[in-house]
Amino acid sequence: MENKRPFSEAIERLKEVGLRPTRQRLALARLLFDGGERHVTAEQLHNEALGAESRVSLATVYNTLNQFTQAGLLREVVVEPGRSYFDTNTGEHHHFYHDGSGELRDIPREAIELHRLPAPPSGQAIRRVEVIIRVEDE
Amino acid sequence: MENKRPFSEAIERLKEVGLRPTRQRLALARLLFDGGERHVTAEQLHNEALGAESRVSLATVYNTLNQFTQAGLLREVVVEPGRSYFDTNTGEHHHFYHDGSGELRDIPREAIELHRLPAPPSGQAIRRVEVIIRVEDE
DNA sequence: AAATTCATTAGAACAATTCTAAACTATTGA
DNA sequence: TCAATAGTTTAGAATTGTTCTAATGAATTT
Repeated sequence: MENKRPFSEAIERLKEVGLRPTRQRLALARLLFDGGERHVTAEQLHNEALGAESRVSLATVYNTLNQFTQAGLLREVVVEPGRSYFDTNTGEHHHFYHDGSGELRDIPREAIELHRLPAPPSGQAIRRVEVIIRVEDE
Repeated sequence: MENKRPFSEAIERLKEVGLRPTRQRLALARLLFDGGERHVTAEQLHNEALGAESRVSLATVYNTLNQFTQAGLLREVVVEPGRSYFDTNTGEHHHFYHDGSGELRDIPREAIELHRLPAPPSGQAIRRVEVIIRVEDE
């Protein structure tokens, strides 16, 4: 079978970016990367980790999320002060954000056509274009 | 002369939205609205207020900025965790953001053409579309 | 296997933001 | 006009989100 066990897959991803597969990192990596795309806050992930097997401090969750982000395994999305999400989808794409519930939802890159982007101030280059569509209940 | 003194203008704007022109609010309103468009953090505005005449606590600066935002006098722009700006330009427009320096720069609405916006999840309506172009030094 | 070096963890510290009780201002009734 | 009352505003204290750093643990060299 080509199908790798999730466990080994998480290890693989960590090794690829040069992060040692420690107990804590591995537990978080499995929660994040096994089973589809996710948007999580540090707090949420921490609770999940506690709910499962692993004794991990919230600080370690933050550290790990930041390392993963820096390594390109995650992308951080800031939607309001004191609420940032980590998105397992690292490709170019956009988001719906619902203020009331805090729900964040992906929009594929092709779903929005951006024309006529303005040139950045001289000496600067565009790193990424982020669109957030803020929605509310009708 | 048609030209109102900045002082009365700030009072006017406060009255229009039903906020009493208290000493603190007035001082902050003048700093914000006299003389062109601005992007400020709460911290920055607090320092400016201290530098001028007014004894205002940082908490009051936050309260006031939130009230102004709710009243439609300001718009909040969140660019990274722990860094949100208040923008005196409340019309629809977009932003360049430079990570290194924290500089935020307006992009007029017409400078970006957005085609084919996806429909929001049913039961929800689009409240605002925000584009942030993240730039870095070349 | 012991010693040394480098990486990782999480408690403690810090910073941004909000909450609430106290202070102030306006309004009402005498 | 002046108290009494009701409503509003303010800012110190508390809370929450995030980062820092000293202690711990793992890997490597001899």
